[in-house]
Amino acid sequence: MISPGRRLTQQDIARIAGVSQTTVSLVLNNRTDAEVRIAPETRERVLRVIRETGYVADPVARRLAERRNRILGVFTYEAVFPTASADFYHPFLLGIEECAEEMGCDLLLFTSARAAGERRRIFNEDSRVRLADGCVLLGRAVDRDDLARLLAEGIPFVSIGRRDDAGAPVPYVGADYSPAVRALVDRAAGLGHRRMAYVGTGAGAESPADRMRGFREAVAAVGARGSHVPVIGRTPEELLGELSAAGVTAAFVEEPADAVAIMHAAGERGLAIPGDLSILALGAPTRPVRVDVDLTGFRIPRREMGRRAVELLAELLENGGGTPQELLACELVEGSTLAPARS
Amino acid sequence: MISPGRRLTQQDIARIAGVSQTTVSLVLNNRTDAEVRIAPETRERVLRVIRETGYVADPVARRLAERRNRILGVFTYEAVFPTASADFYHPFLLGIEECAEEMGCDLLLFTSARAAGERRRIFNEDSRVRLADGCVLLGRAVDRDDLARLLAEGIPFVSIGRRDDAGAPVPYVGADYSPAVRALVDRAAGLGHRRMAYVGTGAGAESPADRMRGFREAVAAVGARGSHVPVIGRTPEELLGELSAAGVTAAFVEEPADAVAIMHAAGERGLAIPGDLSILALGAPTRPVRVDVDLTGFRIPRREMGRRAVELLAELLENGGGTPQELLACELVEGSTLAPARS
DNA sequence: TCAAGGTGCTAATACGGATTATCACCGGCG
DNA sequence: CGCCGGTGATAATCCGTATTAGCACCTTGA
Repeated sequence: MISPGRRLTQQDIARIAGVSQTTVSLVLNNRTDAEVRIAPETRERVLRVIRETGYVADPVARRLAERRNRILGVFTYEAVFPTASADFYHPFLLGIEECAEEMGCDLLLFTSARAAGERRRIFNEDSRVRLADGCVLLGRAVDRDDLARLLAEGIPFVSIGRRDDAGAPVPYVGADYSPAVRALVDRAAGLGHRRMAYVGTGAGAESPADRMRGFREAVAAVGARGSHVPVIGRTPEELLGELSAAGVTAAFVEEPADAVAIMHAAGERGLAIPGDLSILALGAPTRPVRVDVDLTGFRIPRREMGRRAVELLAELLENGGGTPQELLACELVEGSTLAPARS
Repeated sequence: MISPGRRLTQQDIARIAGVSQTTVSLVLNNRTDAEVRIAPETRERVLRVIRETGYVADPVARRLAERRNRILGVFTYEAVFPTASADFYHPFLLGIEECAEEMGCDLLLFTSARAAGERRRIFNEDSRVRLADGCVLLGRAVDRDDLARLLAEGIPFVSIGRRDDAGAPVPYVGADYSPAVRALVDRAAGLGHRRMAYVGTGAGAESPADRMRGFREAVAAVGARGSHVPVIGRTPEELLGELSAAGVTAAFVEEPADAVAIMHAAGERGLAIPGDLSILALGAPTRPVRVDVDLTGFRIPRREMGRRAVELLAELLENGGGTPQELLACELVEGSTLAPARS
């Protein structure tokens, strides 16, 4: 059947079929241009040899010559299959894989990208980003130098998550947080809430900033009072205390894990949720938590974002130009943690 | 900074530094053999240009020339990031990724491998397996023709899960099911159980066969009576009925999802688990289930298997020869579904 | 003064496939 | 007979890097 030693090349096929390597390549790529003519019988003979030997073109050589290889890179700043954030990344990857599969592309996970320190970097000593035709970036905190360099080097990529800090427009697919948060605030206002708080960082990366912006705008629009309760370095009990002290009746919590923690704290203090305090969760947990209640909030369309990123990347590779930027709508989730405000 | 148009090549670096492409390559690869000599100042000059331009070698060309590229393929017969079997595959992938990361390898997921029909095949019309240095196979039902062809073509690979049906020895890392099942049977026998049953297919692939073998041997060794209750096309209620009718006091269930279903059926019938019937689970769920009890059974060392597969693959790539075959021990899990037999 | 030996670098080539330019051949027509 | 156009194939080149063989230059020693 197949010689176990060296693998077959077009040259071998050519020799067996009694033609030139060029002819094999032409037949293989099914070239039928006016410029290129292969006699049907020759074509058939070559195809037969290919079939009999089971020859397949070396994708590497192909890539070198063709300058494309139908490989899409996936770069994540954290490990792709971690135990901790698995639940958060999984839907994105699911969408990415689905779409890549439909397009007949393979996925290259840049697991080798660990630099000297702890964190992964896209451009480490021997960066391998260029192995892929283009790549999808995943991870909430994308290094801005990496981003700038990707742009500068003209590497086709699409970021999952909005980015704006690279000194030039970045192609992305993001979640449209602002309107989603606004919708939640509107709903709370409709239920009589007048004192609301944004619990979370509200800054640092684009996504918290977007949520915070949506919150501020909406609170202003409905004429309610909105405060900001930072979480860094505070215990759930302290957060809860702060909320109570400020007379807040609806807390918009950036991170569901924090929302859950606050709810537990409330339970221990004898506070009813949502009777005494409504809790709105702004997204999906990025830390592992056991969520045993139906949090009212919204769903980040993670799977769709993954799919769309790959689609946009494909378009980028096909047509070249442009900087696609899209925000996908978040779907509101009716939970059980929002109730009318105490009168 | 960097010209956005074409990417830099060693030729460009050479031109800028006023040396030959060869020299750039030598400097880049830090060659300091006796055969190769570069003046320190020349080396420094080249390195400076590389630093200033941010040049990185094209991994594709490198692979073509070097015949290796530090890419490990991962082939799965099912989608890698599915919702359904995610929980089953995840630990394997976690181990694979960890190990690849440590070795500085990237992971290529063959998502494009969908053939005409439904199922994935390794060798489809334009197989891309050869892009990677070698590959890891994942999935319970590996196509035996694919396996044979991998062997015939001399493609380095390691299967996760024992395989024996390819007409030649297959390199694998498997779970050592037989002794694990034997240990459970011994334990049940020690608690007075005399009528036991193996609930599952017990055949089809290697892993159920191994479990079944362990069961039969152990039952014979302890002088108990063991029967086989096939599950295909039967409801949990029917299975339970069959077990009761046969006077079975300890059921060894291949698939934890089935174990859970049987327990629910028992609950509805008023049977106590493990009071009236002990349930032993032989592995991890391959179907999504909500497991709300601590099943007595064993843990398949999935993460370790993933790691080990990559390690063995690396050795295979390094040294060439050999057909590594390893079985990793399963750890017994003390649960709450095994109790002394009713007297 | 000239071979010997060492030093520093480069030309040429391989890797496998895609593409461009060209070539040999044959029949028909002036 | 000789030119032309169409047909079927191929030689040559390119993609970007690694490696091998070897060349030019300089010292040193006899």
